Amino acid sequence: MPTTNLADAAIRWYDENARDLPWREPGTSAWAILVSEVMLQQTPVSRVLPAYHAWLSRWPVPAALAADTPAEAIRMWGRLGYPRRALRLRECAVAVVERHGGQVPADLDELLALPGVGAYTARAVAAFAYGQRQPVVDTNVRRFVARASRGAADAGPSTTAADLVDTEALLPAEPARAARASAAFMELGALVCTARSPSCTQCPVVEVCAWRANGHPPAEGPSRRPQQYAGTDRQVRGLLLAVLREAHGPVPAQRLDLVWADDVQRARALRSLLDDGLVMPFGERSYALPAQ
DNA sequence: TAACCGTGGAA
DNA sequence: TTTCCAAGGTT
Repeated sequence: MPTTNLADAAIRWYDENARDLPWREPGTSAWAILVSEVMLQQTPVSRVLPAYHAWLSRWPVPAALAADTPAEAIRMWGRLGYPRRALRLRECAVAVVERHGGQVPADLDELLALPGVGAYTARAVAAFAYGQRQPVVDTNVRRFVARASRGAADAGPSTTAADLVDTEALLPAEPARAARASAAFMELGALVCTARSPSCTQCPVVEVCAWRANGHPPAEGPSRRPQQYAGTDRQVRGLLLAVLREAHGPVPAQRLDLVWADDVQRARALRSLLDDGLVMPFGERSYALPAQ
């Protein structure tokens, strides 16, 4: 049966080739795995590594983070990007303390109900921290499944329900082995079945790969256009927050005015940071990271 | 559903 | 230099 071969081959490859990442060490807590998963949302492993160690050194359990301020979470987040994740991760810690006695829940629906935890992260924690049989579908797995199983060049627009069904069909029956298969699919997507130049000659499933069987057809349809950054509100938000992150206390509005010349856009960006709860007004004309 | 939300490194 | 993209989530 091809699907069984695919998972088995992936696991055998993973046993020999998996990167030695700290959140994969035996005995890693569910909290540490959750922290790693949130940090890894759209941020490369190499940049997550130091932040992961610093974060868990300071907040080794959810209750520790829940007791600290949002400002400190934002500061510790540093330049990982998408700083709303820092805010949500702290809110998540608060929820874990309030709803689950300080223990990261193992139940999928309880995980999904946590702030900043979506379809991918919830199943990643269920599988990697608790050994459950869950389809863990990230961008690597979507690409790997699209190629190896469906024979397409890429995964196309996200279709969460179908992605879950397609991936689940590839998982071995035994839960712990299914979790290992999920890790193997992710690692294959990250190291071998890459977006730009897949290394098919090094791929352990090349003989059962539908994309290869089809003769490596190119991607169909319009490629999603890359996200803009330069000149967008996101860039201005980043500049504003960087000033506040590096400041020790409240920052006068005059200092924020220096980061971007366009008054309208700068005001709009600041407004959105305030709306997000990443920044708070302080006094008459100053701003600070949220103290609570 | 599609747009929005940071940042940095590699090709 | 520009472009692409990296373990997504939320609205």
